[in-house]
Amino acid sequence: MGLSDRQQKMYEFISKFSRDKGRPPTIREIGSSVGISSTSVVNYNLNILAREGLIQREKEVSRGLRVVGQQAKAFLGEFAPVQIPLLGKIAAGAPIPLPTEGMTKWDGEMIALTRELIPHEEGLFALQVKGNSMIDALINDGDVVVMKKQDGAENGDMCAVWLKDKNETTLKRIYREKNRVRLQPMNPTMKPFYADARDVRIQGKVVLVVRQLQKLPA
Amino acid sequence: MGLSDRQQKMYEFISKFSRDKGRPPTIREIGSSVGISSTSVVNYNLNILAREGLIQREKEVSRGLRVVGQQAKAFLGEFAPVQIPLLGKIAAGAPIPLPTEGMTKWDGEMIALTRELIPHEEGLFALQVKGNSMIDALINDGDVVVMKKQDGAENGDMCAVWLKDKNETTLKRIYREKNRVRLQPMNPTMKPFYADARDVRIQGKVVLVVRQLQKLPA
DNA sequence: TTATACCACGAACACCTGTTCTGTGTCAAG
DNA sequence: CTTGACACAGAACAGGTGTTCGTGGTATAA
Repeated sequence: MGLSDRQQKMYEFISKFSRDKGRPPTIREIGSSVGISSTSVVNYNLNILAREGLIQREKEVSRGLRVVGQQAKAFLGEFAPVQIPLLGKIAAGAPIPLPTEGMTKWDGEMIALTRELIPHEEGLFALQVKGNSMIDALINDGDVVVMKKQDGAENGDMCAVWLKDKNETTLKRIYREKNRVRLQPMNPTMKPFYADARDVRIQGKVVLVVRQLQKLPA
Repeated sequence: MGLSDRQQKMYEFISKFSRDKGRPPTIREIGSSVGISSTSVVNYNLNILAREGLIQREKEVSRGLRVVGQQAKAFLGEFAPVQIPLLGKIAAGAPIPLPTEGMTKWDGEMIALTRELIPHEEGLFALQVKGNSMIDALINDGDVVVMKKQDGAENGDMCAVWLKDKNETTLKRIYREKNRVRLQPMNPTMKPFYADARDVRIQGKVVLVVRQLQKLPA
């Protein structure tokens, strides 16, 4: 069901007004902006906009309406940041902290990222890298690594792997080759490393790396 | 001038209410939330909040107030990401595109980041790195670099510098030493590089690096 | 003590605001 | 033509809402 010209104007006005003034308009403000003298007509069309899902109304409350729908999604969906638990620090030689199975809520530190980068937070967690041991993965001291928890990996995925025999964790691109695994450093100028398939355990896939060089003043 | 306990409660309530409901509260709604029976007392304290610059008031308008100021940014910042213009690609051997002086609006691509990472967008712009030429700065093909436009730099800042004699742009930590400049690669295992102070022109300071290894499905 | 801010309370008022009701005109289906 | 749905206008009303006024308590300085 399409919107009439008037309803579209109303919707645009409500959106713009709310954005500019920081509060929704009153019925009469809407009316005078689109050239409607009667409040009942505005009310009538507002109900239609609400029925179409473009706005939400709250009964008997002044300015009790808000824009939803596509534009709201752009605001609340695309713009509402994803919160990802920052589980701790990692360093070579230490196993990385993984989210436990029954963990539903993390009351520790969180990092916020836009949905443009991370559409949803399912199975994701973040770690802050300590030390220079991951330089060959182009990851520096202080970098934050966002990972997705998973056991397996596709060829070429950048993964956190636990090397049983060496007792250390590294971040490498992973390639299965027969019964061995090729671990390719992120840095293309560096040589790959080979390991027995039974000695590598994939802990998760690296999804995003954030390096904050400057804490900007507010 | 500090805020009284009551005023702080009021401010927090206004912020939360506005965020949750999509509209500012009325004087009476504020009053009942913080336990003030008289509207005049709320009005009185609202004027103080306005005087302190924490909120803006509009006279004789229902719900005519809105949160502003630095603290408001921290509150709204959780939901309102910073939009930074993605000016283009950079590669070694090419000058990087800089924001022009008169540029007020950029209608090209933008990247969104949370205010947790970037408090405000002033003077900031982003570039996507093309090729492997910045490997020694721990920056890979496809990485997005957020920079702050500026001519000078503090010692140790990670900067984009234009080397006149070599005709190329690099990202290095910069240290002034008498009449020469030490350009230190981000990678601590690599040797620094020295240049004549007259040959280096600082284009901007690197603030943030984002590497997206996986485009996650929505 | 008095004076003066500051902070608070309650009441009253005028206007704002959403709701509802009656009425009018148009247009297509019956 | 009649009917009904739809879109609109105007008026009236009850309650919401910002503002203002008078009052009083409490601290601090003169």
